[in-house]
Amino acid sequence: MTAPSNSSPFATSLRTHLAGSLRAADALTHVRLGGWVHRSRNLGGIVFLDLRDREGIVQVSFGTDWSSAECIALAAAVGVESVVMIEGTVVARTAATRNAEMGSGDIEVRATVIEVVGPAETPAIPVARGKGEKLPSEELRLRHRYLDLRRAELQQSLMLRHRLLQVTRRHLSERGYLELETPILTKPTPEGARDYLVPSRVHPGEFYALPQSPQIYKQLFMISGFDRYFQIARCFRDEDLRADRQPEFTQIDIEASFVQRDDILALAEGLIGALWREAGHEIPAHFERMTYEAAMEKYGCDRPDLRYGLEIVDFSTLFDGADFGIARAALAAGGRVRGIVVPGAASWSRKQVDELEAIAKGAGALGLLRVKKTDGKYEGPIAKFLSAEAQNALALEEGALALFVAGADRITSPALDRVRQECAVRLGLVDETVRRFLIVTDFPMFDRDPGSGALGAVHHPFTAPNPEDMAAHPDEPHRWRALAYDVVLNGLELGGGSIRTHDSVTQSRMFSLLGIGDPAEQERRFGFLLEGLRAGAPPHGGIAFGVDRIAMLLSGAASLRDVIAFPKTTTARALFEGAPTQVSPEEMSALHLRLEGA
RNA sequence: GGGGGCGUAGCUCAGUUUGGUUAGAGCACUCGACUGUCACUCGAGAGGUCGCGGGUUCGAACCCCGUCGCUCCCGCCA
Repeated sequence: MTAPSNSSPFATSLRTHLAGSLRAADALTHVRLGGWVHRSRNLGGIVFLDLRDREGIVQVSFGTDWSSAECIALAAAVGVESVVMIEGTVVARTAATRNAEMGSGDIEVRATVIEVVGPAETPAIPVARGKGEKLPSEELRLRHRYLDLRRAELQQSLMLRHRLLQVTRRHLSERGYLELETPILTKPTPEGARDYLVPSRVHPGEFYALPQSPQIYKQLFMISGFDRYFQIARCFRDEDLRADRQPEFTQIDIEASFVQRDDILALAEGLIGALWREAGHEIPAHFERMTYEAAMEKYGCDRPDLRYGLEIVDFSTLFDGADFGIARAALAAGGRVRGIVVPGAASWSRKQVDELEAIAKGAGALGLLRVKKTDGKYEGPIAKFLSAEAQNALALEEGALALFVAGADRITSPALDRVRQECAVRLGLVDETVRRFLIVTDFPMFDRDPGSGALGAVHHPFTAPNPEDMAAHPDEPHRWRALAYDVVLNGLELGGGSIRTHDSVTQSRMFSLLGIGDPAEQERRFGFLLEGLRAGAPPHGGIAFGVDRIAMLLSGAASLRDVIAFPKTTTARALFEGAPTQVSPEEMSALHLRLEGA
């Protein structure tokens, strides 16, 4: 028996190794271990405890040949999830008792000492699960988060998240980016999402806001000359939640000076490459690029999933002279008839295609027109409206189904996007092993509120418009493109950014176009940025990536909640801590707050 | 703000369609047996405001109304 070795970096004054890290090479080593009792098997004369820590599980055995009766009795009595410290010797297992499914399955620890240092009550939710056994409900997992977090899956996900953040820090630091912090108590911004507000005690009736992003601060860093900034930034938005949306989330926030779009995009490709590599995936050094306009035209969506085709085609000319009211009305109103051709879908039942129509209608379409080719003939409700010439132009393959939506692009695009995605799922075209990265560029600067006609910023008000567009159409800002870009993977937005406006005159004009024309109002809301821009601002731009979503993708987690240690529910509650919560009248009073109706 | 799903033992679920004796199963738990298991096995046992409130009924886990919680989606998320 050798003396306790201190070779493990996890050795402390209480233990020598992490239990889950022991391997055949450690045989004959005398070890002291601490961990949680994952499972126990009491065979009478011999007792096995599976001892778990963050590195995994090791089997600890208690037998009459090497353990005292007292020790065996203690081991037999300890409950699962209790914390024990054991001392013993690593022993190679015989061929017959080896467990190939465990990392430490070639060895076990023959224990001579056991101490129950943290006895556990019967856990409210099980940590060890049998094969095929379902997880407890989300509610219980969140309420007993400290137990849920003991599961290997969550520990692995959070450890991967740690590695991703370390890679980010190293990658960006090596390129001269400075990790600089920005305030959490900031100024409310009326644009964008609802702010989380924090009442001020010392200034009655005034409020801080939690940042929706450090946008303006990072621009001020550029104005100050730091040149390159990044931050693993927590952001807050008080909007209703989704499976992939939490009220507080983490961004890799980046800004750089004296750059143009492609400088930022090259950095983005490099960083994404480093992150995916850390998770064990080599990806292309450069990503495919597509303009917003092309993405909307071919996919009806600004973050298309390129893993499959089924691209959208403009079929308006097929219906040009056709005596077909729906198409005629759409074309007369300046719309188009667009559609997708789905190979092999002619065999889909009426009901199946009706389900697609329901999806299209749910996205705003009036209906979904259909024609298919079977036995060399065009069939379907609109076949009779297609002339022989039009049929030739459509040129369906045998067994194909064509689906059309008529109307303005703002109707047909989202409808066909949804239909396209559903068809891909049905045809099994969504290959989870394929990664298609894409950079979408040239977003429009503004969109119009359909009701009021007011302009809104597609990205944010600090994005620079394309100078060529401003010069070519000075009085038609709705035609301006923005120097904005998104990074997309398989139909999911990983991040986005833009080159910013760096002169105060243009910035002031942008505010005016967005309905903040009064100079005093501009100064009140954004004075600290405008002042900064007037003080000498370099050309600058940046990008931000969603850490939670990236960690979710790379860990294979099903929900954002599985890569966040202490997430909120879909009603923005923290079930474990119990936040939000009422506060005492005294605290309310100190903050100069009174509840409505109280 | 709107719509869908779920809520029965510590956990996962069956039972609700068509109201009817004492609400079941597996795992976990307690006790007992067992010296090579690894989801140990075997025997016995304990464990239930059927989310909550109200209503209909001779009778409600089951039907109706309301409400709470979790979840998914639409709106929303520059």
